[in-house]
Amino acid sequence: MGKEISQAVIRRMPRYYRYLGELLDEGVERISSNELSSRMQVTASQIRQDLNNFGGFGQQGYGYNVQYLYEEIGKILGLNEKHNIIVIGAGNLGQALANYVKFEKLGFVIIGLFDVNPALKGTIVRGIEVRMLDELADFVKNHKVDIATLTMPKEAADSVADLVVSLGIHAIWNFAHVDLQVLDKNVVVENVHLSDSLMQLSYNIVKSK
Amino acid sequence: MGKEISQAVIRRMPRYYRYLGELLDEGVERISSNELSSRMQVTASQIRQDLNNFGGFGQQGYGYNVQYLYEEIGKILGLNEKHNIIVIGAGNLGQALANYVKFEKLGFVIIGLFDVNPALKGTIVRGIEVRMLDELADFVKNHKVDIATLTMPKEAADSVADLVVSLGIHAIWNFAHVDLQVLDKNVVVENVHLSDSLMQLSYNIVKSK
DNA sequence: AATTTGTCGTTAAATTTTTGACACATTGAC
DNA sequence: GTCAATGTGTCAAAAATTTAACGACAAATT
Repeated sequence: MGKEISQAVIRRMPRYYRYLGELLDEGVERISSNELSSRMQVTASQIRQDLNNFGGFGQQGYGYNVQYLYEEIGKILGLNEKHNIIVIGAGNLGQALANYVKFEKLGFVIIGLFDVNPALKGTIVRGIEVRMLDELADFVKNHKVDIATLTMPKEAADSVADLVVSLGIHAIWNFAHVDLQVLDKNVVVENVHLSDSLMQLSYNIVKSK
Repeated sequence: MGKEISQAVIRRMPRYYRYLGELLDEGVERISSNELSSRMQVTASQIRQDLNNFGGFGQQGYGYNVQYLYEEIGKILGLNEKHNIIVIGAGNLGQALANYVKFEKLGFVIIGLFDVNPALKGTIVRGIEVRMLDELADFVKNHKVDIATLTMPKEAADSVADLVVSLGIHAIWNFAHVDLQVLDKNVVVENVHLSDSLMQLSYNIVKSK
């Protein structure tokens, strides 16, 4: 295994991908680290250094080929493969995520929606039927599930996390406001803590006054 | 003005706040950096250093008083004041946010919901009526609005951002998948890029294989 | 063909962030 | 009241991250 790439770098990669995509849409064929630097408001040095963690995608005197770099970053981020997602917690947030079309363009396809509330059973959200959580084991046997999204209240999150891990799902996109206690080191967890984000905003509001 | 506190520290504060809140619920009266350290999986040194950026909240030989520290961090994060929020873009995500009760416990109250789609006009979400975007100027005159949440497609985000800034709103919680071009340096922007989060997860999935 | 310009990949320096160490204030046991 | 144990605040060291510098080479120009 090569040297570990820091999370600081990883956090920046989706942003590069986004900007490269925009350049592609604009029909730009090539771009230098300097030009990209001024668009993105980061140093050119950082761009070159970040990209070089993964390989030499550019060429001296030319710059980077937009199309090629876009595809390569896509591969780095795993976007060349399709990812099947289930959402557990079919409340407002869960349904909103299920309705979010943009994810599919990136290869993330929501294939299942689960809840414990019987009142939701059978509800259809963008063609996806809400199933009861106790049907999950069966579902996982018959479908390839790559990512489990957790949008239930925090009290239930840990036990649901245990459940999905026990069913062999190795990636969790966690919206519940807790740090999941997942022991299995092969399981990757990505947190989206909206409250934390709001609090950061609030801090910056106070500070700016 | 005192020395600037790094964003790395700020990002950790909401997490401290959350853990302190849990301790409070558990009835724990005091806690040492060491004990908190093992709960939170960060070094005790970092906890002490982080907190000391804002003042000496602890006491040698005693530790930190949970209640007091909780309140102090709350103040740092601006949670002692109520923040009125409007959501622009009353689609699935906007409605999900409006329905999210937890924010109110932190002092964030959603008081308005706006869209450009006439079909949504008058829809009631948790007691909040969806208004048309052209009513926003009037609304802002009659209500104190602290934060504008942007959940519309990225194409529209920049012009809406310009609008809210022109109406005197100084904080934006941005869910649109763009980096907003806000020139006014007094305006604070906090981004929630769900796609970026998914891509980070995807990267870690590929890496872990 | 020779020269100049542009720009990457990479090494080095600067800066920031995190961790470790310890003096000393407070606590709690006896 | 004495004294070992606890545990902060702070300073210093170590590690990580970011920025700058530069050699090398491609492309453009003369």
